[in-house]
Formats: sequence, structure tokens, C-alpha cells
Amino acid sequence: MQRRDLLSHISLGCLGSLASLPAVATQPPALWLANPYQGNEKLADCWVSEKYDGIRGYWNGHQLLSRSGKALNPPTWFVQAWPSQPFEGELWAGLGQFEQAASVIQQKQATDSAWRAMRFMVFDANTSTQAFTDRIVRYQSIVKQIGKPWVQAVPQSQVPSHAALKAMLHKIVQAGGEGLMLHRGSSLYQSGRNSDVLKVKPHEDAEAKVIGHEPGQGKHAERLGALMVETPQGLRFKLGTGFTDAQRENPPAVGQWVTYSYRGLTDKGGPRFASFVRIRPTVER
DNA sequence: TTCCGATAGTGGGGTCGCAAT
DNA sequence: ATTGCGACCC
DNA sequence: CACTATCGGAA
Repeated sequence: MQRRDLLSHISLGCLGSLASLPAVATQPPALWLANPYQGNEKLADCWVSEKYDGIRGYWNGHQLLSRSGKALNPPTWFVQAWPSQPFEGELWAGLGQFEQAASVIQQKQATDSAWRAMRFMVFDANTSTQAFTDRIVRYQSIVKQIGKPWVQAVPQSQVPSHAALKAMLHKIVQAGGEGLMLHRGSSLYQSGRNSDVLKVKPHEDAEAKVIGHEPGQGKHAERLGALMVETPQGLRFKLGTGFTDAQRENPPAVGQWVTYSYRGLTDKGGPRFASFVRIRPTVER
């Protein structure tokens, strides 16, 4: 897997100052990573916004980078006249269009029309000395200065209570959104995961039947890597996370039913981010 | 003493691009 | 033309 | 993205 150098010496505002050369991605930029919302965090001084399901984009002042530091290649018109100040957002192709967005940004030469359907939803300005509440004003100003319809400022609002948060989550998900983001207003921008930035995503549980075992690699050699399972509708997929080491040593047998957790569906209709929860309790009768 | 945050290391679906078939 | 694989995104 | 295991410092 890729590694992240969270203690990178790269400074947020100065990822290089001159002549953008052919994008030899350096180290991953020092970006924040959200922790999951547990439900017991204090909501005072928190801003809430929609979590857009797309591709993370970091504008370092002259170049658009992915989360791992890889240079993205938008058409020149897409980033024309963007300022030399860093800011950050989500390359977004619309509700339920994550795979479309992923396709566009991974193509070496995506069509112009594909990029015309993309938006950059700006949610931060990467200054190191401003609290998030002040950075909201900053990124709104940057977006206004750019003045293009495909660059939009993510709206932020206050959350007075957990009940209000829950209601807003329901509203967003009902409309096809992925979830919410929470930002502590007083927090300075810092890289890595921390609880000043939280993601709120609903998940569902379902059951499937074990139809096979996949071997593990590395530290899981000689034990379970993933379960091949099949839903009651006949859809097959693999469950490879959620197991303890002990469960990998002695996994559920073929024919047993298991409960798994997932977050949304792929375009093909399979569960996204599926993880093992437990062996399904035997049905009483 | 217990608990929490940060790391390292496993695993998935989906897509693209390239090499091998 | 199809398949398999690594390297990315999430 | 999901998760578990581990370790050291905070609580």
C-alpha cells in the first residue's frame, strides 16, 4: 500500500515557487485526514458541511495534486487564473457520480466535455496560522476571486445539537449525498488525522453466505485473507476486513452466514466499503 | 493503573494504462 | 481482442 | 476507503 509521510517537511504554503515542471510528484502533501464521528464529540464551535463524494484535490499555488501527491492533469482552462495561494477541495462530478469522477481524473487525456461536468468544491484554504472559522472566509474569497461556475465554495453552517446534526445528515443522505464533515472552528490546519475534522457517514448491515476462502498475504500468510460471499440475490464479492487475527486463524466455514457492514453501493450494485461484522446468529424457529 | 492517539499493515471495489496472451 | 497486473482513487 | 494490532504517552 501507499505510505503517507505525515511528518513531511513540506510546508503548506510553499510547495515550490517557480516554474511548474512536468509534475514529478514529490512527497504526499501534508493534508488533514478525517476521523470518524463517534457521536460523543462536543459540537460547540463546530462547522458542518456536506461531504462530497469525489476526488480530493489540493491546489498548492500552481498545481493541482491528489491526496498522495500525484499531479492531476485538468485542462488548462479548468485551473486558469487560480491564485498562487493554496486551497483545497473535492473534484466532484455530481451526486452518485463518484466512479465518473474517478474515471475522469485517472485518464491521462480525458475529454473536455468530461471535465466540463466536473466541479471543484472548495472546503479549505491551507494557511497555517488561521483558525478554520477564518479560513472559511478566506476560501470563500478565493472562490469569488476565481469567479468560475465550476469552482464553488462549500457552504458551512453551525450545528446546535446532535439532534440537528442527525436531521441534517438524514436530509443530505435523502438527497443522495454521502454524509457530512465537521470542522472545529478554532482549529488550525494540521496534517494527519485528528478529531478537529470528523466525517459522518451512515452505514447499513446485511447478510451473505460464505462460499469460499481467499488466502492472506504478508502478516496474514497461512491464514484468511478474505471471505468470498454471496448475497441472497446471488451477488458475489469478497469480505477482507473487519476480522480479528483470531478470526482469520479460524474463519467462518463455507455455508455459514455472516453479517457485514457497508456504506452505499457501487455502480454495479455491490456494497461499497464492506467489512465483516459477525457470524450471523442462528435463526430461531 | 487504564486509556487514547498515532503508525504500520492487512484487506475490499473500481478505474486506467500497459504488457502479455 | 482479451486477459492480467500494478498503481492509483475511494 | 475499511479495519486490527501495537506501542508509548496522556489521563
